Amino acid sequence: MPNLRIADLLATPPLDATCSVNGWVRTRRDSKGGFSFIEINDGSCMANLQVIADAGLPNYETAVAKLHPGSAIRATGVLTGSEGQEQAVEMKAAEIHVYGFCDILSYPLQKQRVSLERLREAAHLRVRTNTFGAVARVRNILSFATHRFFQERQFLYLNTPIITCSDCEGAGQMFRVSTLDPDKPPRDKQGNVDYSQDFFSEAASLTVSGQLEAEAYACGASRVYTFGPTFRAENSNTPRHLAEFWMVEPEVAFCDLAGDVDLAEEYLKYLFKAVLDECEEDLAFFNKRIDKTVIETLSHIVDTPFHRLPYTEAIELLGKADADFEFPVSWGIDLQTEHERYLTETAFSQPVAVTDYPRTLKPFYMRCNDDGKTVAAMDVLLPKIGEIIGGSQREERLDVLLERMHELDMDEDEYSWYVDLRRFGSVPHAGFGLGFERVVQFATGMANIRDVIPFPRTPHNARF
RNA sequence: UCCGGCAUAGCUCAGCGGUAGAGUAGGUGGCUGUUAACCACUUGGUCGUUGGUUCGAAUCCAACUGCCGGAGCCA
Repeated sequence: MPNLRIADLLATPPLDATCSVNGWVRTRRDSKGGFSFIEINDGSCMANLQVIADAGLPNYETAVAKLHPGSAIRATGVLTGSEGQEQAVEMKAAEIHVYGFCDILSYPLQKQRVSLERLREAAHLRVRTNTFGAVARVRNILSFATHRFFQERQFLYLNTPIITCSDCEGAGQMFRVSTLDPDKPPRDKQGNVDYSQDFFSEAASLTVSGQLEAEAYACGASRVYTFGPTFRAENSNTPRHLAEFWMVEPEVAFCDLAGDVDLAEEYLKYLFKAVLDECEEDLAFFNKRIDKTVIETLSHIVDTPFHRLPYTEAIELLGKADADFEFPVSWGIDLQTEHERYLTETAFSQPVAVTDYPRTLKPFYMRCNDDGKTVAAMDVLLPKIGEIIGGSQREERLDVLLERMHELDMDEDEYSWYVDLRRFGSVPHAGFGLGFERVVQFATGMANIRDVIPFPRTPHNARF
């Protein structure tokens, strides 16, 4: 007798066949007509399976009547058409096996609505709710679509190190990795902590980006991408930031900035199309309960070309804008949230790729443009959540790169291996980084990034 | 980190100086191919923590902790 996933069972119901279904009870409604309705969910899809448990079952009084939301059971029986209006098929149970009861008084998930904030405190159980089950499935589809997109284009999947001694200049505060005694670390003659005695013989941290290593592999394997965890010790307390998040970073040799923007656009559209095509039921739920515009927004993005806009033109446009900005606009400023939202929501209502930022705003590795003032950078901005992709063409000219590093007073020795890439067969190359959770946020309409990663890490919170 | 708000029953919230409330969940009984089931009764709380003001504090004040919204930093 087959064990069936509820998703498969509902997709092609094997009517009048006997089968088993495992899952967790969502609700039980008793009928004194001599049976109970039990709805079970196994996480395979949004829908529950309604199981009819007759009072004649040998364990009806001892077990079935004590089932509450959260209990884990196996129901075995015959699938039939349902007499009720809310579901097409249901199971007439011949046997209900209880794997584990659930004490409803202490169970955090209630039958009535539980707030997203409360569910964050029960992150180990929240996947059992409609919302978080759907988020988990959409996230899974987006992960798989990411690999499919790059694999179909002959990109090499690259695993870059989590522990690193280089800091990808300017990407953010880093978490220190050390085995030294935190209470009394060894000191050098100046009184500073002596990391030469540490595990790696130098100060090590969790990575803030795999980009530099990805560049190394791109300069040999031609097209690579990373997809892994990234760590930022910034004290950022917003619905768009995590201390630990997942980043997708493609890096392409023989590619310029225009090719980089094209790749970003193609990739984002591929992701959103995958969700629209493969998560219909979950998306309908988000569209109804979370954000009534999410399907429309995703469809619009899939069908609309991204707007490409050089920074200098963006500044001119914002300067002429009929809007009351808190931060005044002038050439050289970094775009603020309000400016980004104006561009994506008011000026264009479509994704905008802003290119060629002032060099003073951007890190050392971005390629200097001929105007001497800007670099070949690009940020892809989406309505509502802002920057989702940041990328650039990399500086492949040895002399220009070194000059830039000196300008920023960087330690050349520390980056010698990175500079080597410009010594030994340097090529034009470009890449970008995409915040994976922000894509999940955008695709689901979830307002808080803490609700699109199973166990969020944020300032003051590394529970679970 | 800055600005603002919030913290009361398992959950969602009301009460805003004078003995702690509702809905819902749980329990008991009734009724029913039900589906946010329904009807009656009922269990359940040191009002986030610490200090202060007051005859008296859930209520006013301060600090702390956590959460939420906005901003900065960024993906």
